[in-house]
Amino acid sequence: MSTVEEESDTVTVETVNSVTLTQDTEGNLILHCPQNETDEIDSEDSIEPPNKRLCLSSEDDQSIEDSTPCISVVAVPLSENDQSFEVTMTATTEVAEDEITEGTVTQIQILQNEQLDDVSPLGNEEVSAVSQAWFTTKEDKDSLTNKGHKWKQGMWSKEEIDILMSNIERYLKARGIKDATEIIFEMSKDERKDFYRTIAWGLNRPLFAVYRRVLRMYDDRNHVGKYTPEEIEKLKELRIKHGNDWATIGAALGRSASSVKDRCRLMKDTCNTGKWTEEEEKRLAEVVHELTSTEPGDIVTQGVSWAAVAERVGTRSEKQCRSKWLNYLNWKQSGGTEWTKEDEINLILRIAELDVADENDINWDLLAEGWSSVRSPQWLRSKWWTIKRQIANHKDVSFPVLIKGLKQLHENQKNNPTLSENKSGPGVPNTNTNSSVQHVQIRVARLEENTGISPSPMTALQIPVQITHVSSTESSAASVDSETITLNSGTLQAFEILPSFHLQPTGTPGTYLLQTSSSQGLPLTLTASPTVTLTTTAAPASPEQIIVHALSPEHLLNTNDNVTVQCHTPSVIIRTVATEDITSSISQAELTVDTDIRSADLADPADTFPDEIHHPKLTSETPPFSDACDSKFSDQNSTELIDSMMVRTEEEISVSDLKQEEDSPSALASAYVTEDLESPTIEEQVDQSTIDDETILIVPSPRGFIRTADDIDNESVLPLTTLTDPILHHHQEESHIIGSSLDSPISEDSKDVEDLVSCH
DNA sequence: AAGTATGGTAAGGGTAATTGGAAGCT
DNA sequence: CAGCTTCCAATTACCCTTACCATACT
Repeated sequence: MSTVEEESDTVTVETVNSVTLTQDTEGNLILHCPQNETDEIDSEDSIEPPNKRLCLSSEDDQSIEDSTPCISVVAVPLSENDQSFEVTMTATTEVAEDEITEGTVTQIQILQNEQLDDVSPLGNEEVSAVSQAWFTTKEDKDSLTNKGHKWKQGMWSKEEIDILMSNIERYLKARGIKDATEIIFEMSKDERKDFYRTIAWGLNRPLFAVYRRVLRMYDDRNHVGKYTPEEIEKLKELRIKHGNDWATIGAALGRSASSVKDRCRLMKDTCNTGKWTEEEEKRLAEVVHELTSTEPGDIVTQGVSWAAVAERVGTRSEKQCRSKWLNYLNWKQSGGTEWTKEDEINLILRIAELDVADENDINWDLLAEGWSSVRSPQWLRSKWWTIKRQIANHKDVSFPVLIKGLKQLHENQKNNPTLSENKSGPGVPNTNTNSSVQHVQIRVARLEENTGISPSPMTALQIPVQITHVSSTESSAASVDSETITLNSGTLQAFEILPSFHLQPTGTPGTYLLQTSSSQGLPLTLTASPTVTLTTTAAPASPEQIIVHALSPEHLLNTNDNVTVQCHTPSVIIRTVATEDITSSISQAELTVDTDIRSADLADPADTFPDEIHHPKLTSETPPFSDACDSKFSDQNSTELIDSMMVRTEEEISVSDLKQEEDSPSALASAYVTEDLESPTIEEQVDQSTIDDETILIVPSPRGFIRTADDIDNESVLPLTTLTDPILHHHQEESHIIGSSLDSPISEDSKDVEDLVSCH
């Protein structure tokens, strides 16, 4: 941004719609966006709430920092040396006292160059400085982190992969390329210029991390699976012949370089297998203590060079040494006690107390500290995994919901220990009142004030939306037309939400896909006026899909019940409440639309509300659909197809549940947790909301909902197209399962599901 | 020629899920 | 004792970071 003079204290660059760009002494661009048009811009005003300041780092033109979660900015460098840039900003400020006005949403477009790239991000998606350079060193990371940049590392979350896949898809579409592998493996560096930078949009990971992830995803020599004895033999030969030239060895074996490298690590000729002898254990302990300068009895869980240890132990590989030490020997040596059922409950409670929104935020070291029956932080974490699997759909529910589910589960176990003896197949939808596509209409109510108690900058727009059923759903033979739900703005004063939705069950009980016509763009577009546009800031799993969680589907069958839709994106939160009685109606029935975008630190809705757990026996589960089926499940499809899919998915549920019971004997029953947002009073919500910066307020809508008699417009609903992790494509060619599509392709569960729901 | 950006590799710490042996139960 | 279930140590395919190197570009 060298267009701005660096010396000046504050320079107004441009003002659009009462938003001012200024630059401070450090060269950072500060963006001020007052709440409404009447506000005077005063960059010197220190009272200016921080949420209205947007810092565009001037370190380089690509470094844009969004200092507040409620403002999203994209700065698109149009060419290497071009100082011009486009800023598209969507700012959601506090909801006005009485109503949502145009002033609450502001879009800025500073367009200094006409050459807009086709594949510019979603209009207002965050571009993290982190994702736009090839940082590799710890210093890079520390430096950026210190400047307030988010730097994500560790395992990629589903959300991140979704964003990545969506970015890739957009890139491909924009360039008319069919297959990403063309770019990745065939194009020259020059030809694929900016590919990685482009697809890194919205991710807080350095380019090199994105690059590696993409290579792995699309490398069909990766994820080949278990090595056969023949392969092992050949690998040994190749190793002798080529040494550490993993690329050559990999090519000869048809495996990725890292795969053969990893496999070689596991097969030392001198390695024993099976049970450790006392002598080996003794040697391991000695070596570990020696190399870490610790005493026998000390707890050592980090800072061990396992390669060096293995070298000294002689008869075991580094992995074996590490596993033995962390999972047994250290604990044994330091006088650990046995893990009990109480410990298990304790663990759940302690994790719950941490009050973290994401599992990745758990500090296992801290949690394990001073806990004598915990063998190591790593061990505790794996223990947590086994506990987690007591919840059958643990992968599909938010972390806070999962915790509450587990707490409930264990409470129920205490109170009703006979529950586990119900072997009738908890997932079998016996009553199956919900075994069909839900027929709903979503209506948008006029937007009411919020309470005015907007406690944090995260307060975003809230638009009451009502979904009411247009028909009861006794069987799967329901007419296709009614599967499409229509949103109509009616007399809504300000906002219109997607002209059409298509609601479909997914592979996850209680979870639906909200499909929108792609012509509507990304999942949600709210338009208040030509000058005020609010769009979502990040991509969901696919541009045409929003995941919908529904609770207790039997409620949905009651036409009279109000159902709410909640959409949230980094810049939009829509939560609705029922018309008449805000304190009671939501708990009766509710539908949650959750685009599941975390990039802007939105509060998980589950944080804000009490959750419920439904034991399978008591809950009629919504039969899931495979996404593969969905893709065929156009509006014109016969009901026969639906029927057959139903049967299959019911099987899936029961199989999955029975399997779960077998696998988790400690669980009294495998449970499905449903994301259930009860309806606290406004006061309660505010209380809860004020805990964090992340705030979602409920907007009551006492005036009721707008009626629409619109017929469903099938033409506007496109077939589902799903972005699937290519890893999966390699192994689950026939099945793309929403909700679990990113799980390990070799998992048994996935295979089961694949078998059962495959539409081929 | 030096500095920088980008692409690439090896090493190794780690995770998540499966496997299989032993103990327990009927 | 057979035939299972259950438990959990061991194993392993895969993931990710870090450090470092190569090359093209500025």
